[in-house]
Amino acid sequence: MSAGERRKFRREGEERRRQDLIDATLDCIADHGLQGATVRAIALRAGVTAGLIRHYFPGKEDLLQAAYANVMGRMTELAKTALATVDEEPRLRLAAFVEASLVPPVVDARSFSLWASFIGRASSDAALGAAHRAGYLGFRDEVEALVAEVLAGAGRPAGIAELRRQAIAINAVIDGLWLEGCLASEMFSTGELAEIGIGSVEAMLGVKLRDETEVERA
Amino acid sequence: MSAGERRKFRREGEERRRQDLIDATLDCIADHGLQGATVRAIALRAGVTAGLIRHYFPGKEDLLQAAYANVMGRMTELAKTALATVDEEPRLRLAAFVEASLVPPVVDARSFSLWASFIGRASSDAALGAAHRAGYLGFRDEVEALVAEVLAGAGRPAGIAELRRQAIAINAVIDGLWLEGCLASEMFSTGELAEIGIGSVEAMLGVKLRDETEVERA
DNA sequence: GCAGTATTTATACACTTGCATAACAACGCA
DNA sequence: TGCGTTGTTATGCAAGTGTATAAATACTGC
Repeated sequence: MSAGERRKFRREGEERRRQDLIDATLDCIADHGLQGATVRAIALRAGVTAGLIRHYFPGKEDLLQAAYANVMGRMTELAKTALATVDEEPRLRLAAFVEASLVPPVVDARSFSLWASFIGRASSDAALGAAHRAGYLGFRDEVEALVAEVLAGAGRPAGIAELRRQAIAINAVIDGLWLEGCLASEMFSTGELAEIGIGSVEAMLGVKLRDETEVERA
Repeated sequence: MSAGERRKFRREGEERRRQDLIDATLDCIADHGLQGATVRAIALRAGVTAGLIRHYFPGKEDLLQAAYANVMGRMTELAKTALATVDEEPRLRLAAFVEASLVPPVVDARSFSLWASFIGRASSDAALGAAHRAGYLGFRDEVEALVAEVLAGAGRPAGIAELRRQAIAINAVIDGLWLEGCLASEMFSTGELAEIGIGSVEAMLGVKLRDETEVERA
């Protein structure tokens, strides 16, 4: 076998390559955690050689940060889309928001694996921590605004403190159900989590979010 | 400086050493994630040299598993103690359970860091995943039993499906609030999370858990 | 005190890691 | 077509990884 065979390759656009590398990084992390995200493993998955990574990113650290930003971006984007699609009553928009957060692809083992890997490091890494907090607060503010509209629409507007409290609680239910769904998806039937989520929010707010005809009582 | 100085050491009991190594491992993980848990870093923290680890554990993997079991053990132990201390009305016991889950030391950055580090790997590691699921189900069953008692005590016993649903939802609020508290403890005043948690559970169940005099309305 | 044991240290080894550098070749443009 | 640019590969290196092994020393029983 002639050893001097040099690998064939194609030149891809810069944006494309960067995204490919980021995707490969996320694949590695989802499969084997941050430990599995070595430059060589990433390069292998991206179909390039390790050295190329440093041509697009100053160092592995920067690639990881870019990957994290990518994940956060997709998640918030998903949530925003869910909010934007329904432009009707606040009640329905809140319900849609809750539901969107509790069905695939948001509830998904891979997403969770990525989230856990990064979040575990956000505790010790200041930059990651700040990025996460920003995303979280944005999320909660969204919920709070929605809750304000819903309560106002129901004829019982709430004060600042009450709003904050409700937003925190609702956010918590969503997060908790999301967690359970990601960790043990096969324990829940399709739509069950969303159903429970919406029901819980209704109970907490004391407001029906859906039409009465849609509500089932067990 | 004479180079032939050999380090002084003391012989500790086997159990003590194993626990020291496990504690050191958890410290490393809490501080810098699984990546920071190298045999040398662990040994340094435990005040021994790296080789000793392999005298007590067949390999690093086994040490990590032992460490994980240790964490899980402490957590469930904490929860059980919280339940055992209050032996009064179901309502009060549920309230105590919720509160115990939402104040230190359960709500704690270190605990969370450990949880996140291990859980991230539980997705890909079958053994870790099974261990986690067992712990989670035990937790949820506990909640479900408590809810059953509370509802029965309130004069409106619930069916299997309703109980399951409530347990899932309540568990979710607790988890979600726990998450928020661990990730951004400084955003919440003392006891605020517990307050919100208990209030949410009350709303979801439609049952007051505490005496009316303790309830504050915002 | 003294010998025996096994805990603990020290050292070494093979391997992986991220990173640096030079050679190469694919593509754009004349 | 041919040439320069630079995206890409290939190779190498120093530091760090888990593990294996031998030497040393603290403790136990006499």
